[in-house]
Amino acid sequence: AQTSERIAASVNTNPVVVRRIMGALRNAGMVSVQPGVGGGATLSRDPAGISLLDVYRAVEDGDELFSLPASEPSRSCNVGGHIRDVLRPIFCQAHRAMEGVLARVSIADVGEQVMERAQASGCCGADTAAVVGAVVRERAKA
Amino acid sequence: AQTSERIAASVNTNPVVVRRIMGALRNAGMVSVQPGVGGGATLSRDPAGISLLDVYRAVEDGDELFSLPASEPSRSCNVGGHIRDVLRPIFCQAHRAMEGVLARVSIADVGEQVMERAQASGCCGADTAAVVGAVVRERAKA
DNA sequence: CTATCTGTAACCAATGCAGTTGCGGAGCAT
DNA sequence: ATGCTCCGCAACTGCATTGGTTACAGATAG
Repeated sequence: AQTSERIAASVNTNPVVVRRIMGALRNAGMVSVQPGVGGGATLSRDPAGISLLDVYRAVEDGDELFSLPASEPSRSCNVGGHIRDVLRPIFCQAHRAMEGVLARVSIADVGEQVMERAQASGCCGADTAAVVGAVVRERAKA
Repeated sequence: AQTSERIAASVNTNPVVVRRIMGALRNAGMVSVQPGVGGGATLSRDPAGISLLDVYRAVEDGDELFSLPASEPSRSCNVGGHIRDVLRPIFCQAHRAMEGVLARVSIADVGEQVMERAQASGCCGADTAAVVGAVVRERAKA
């Protein structure tokens, strides 16, 4: 069980930010959180059964990788009127391709690789998921 | 040759925004732009030889799909200290998977599909590229 | 009952981006 | 040459997003 404060220190951020992420992970049923003394977050499922895609999906805002302009383009132009319908399936496919890669890596895999690099074995797998969530959350641009 | 004003009207945006995108496309050697009366943008290469990936790369800011926290995480925690090195190659792979899909679709393909949907055939392929650039540029979140 | 931790709301500051305006310059037409 | 059209670029604005921070209520163990 790791407290939000410890995890926050690990990635140089604020405990509240970590708690926000943990909330999403908790809603997705990946971690269970305990208030009170000695509380904190723990993985509630087998880390081998949680993929990066699961974390990604739990943490993302639910919007598309590429956003088509919401505003209805002009009907006067043939291109503007149909381009979105043409592009959307292509973008969806690209998005799924990316998710496919994420789906093939589990939290256990990540934890294992981290352990290889760190000679010490002091860290349990629980915070690995948390940190992964925090890092994934750090989305960039497009 | 399409003027920035016409293209802007087609996607409900501002001419200057279109010109900014055109500048990127021009730097990448995909379109040539003519000032003056009857000027505008034209594809300078075969649309079948320009992929969505080319447009995407020309237009994007050059940053990663997933951004790892720039700040050096704590060395005190084994996870925080190594998580980035573990995650980076995975994210790169995911990014490339997405780009792979984009690479398989050409401007000519999307132009063709647009024409299928629009009964009319009045639009040339030039603005197709422009609109694609504009739309791709509309990146959302992650 | 107290100390510890989470959950959540509210707020602030920084950031980024589309949109806009205002030039200067380039090319075509007359 | 003159004027019209159109791009290039710089500067500014306004809006939205987001991480960080503070504050406080609720839950839990000792």
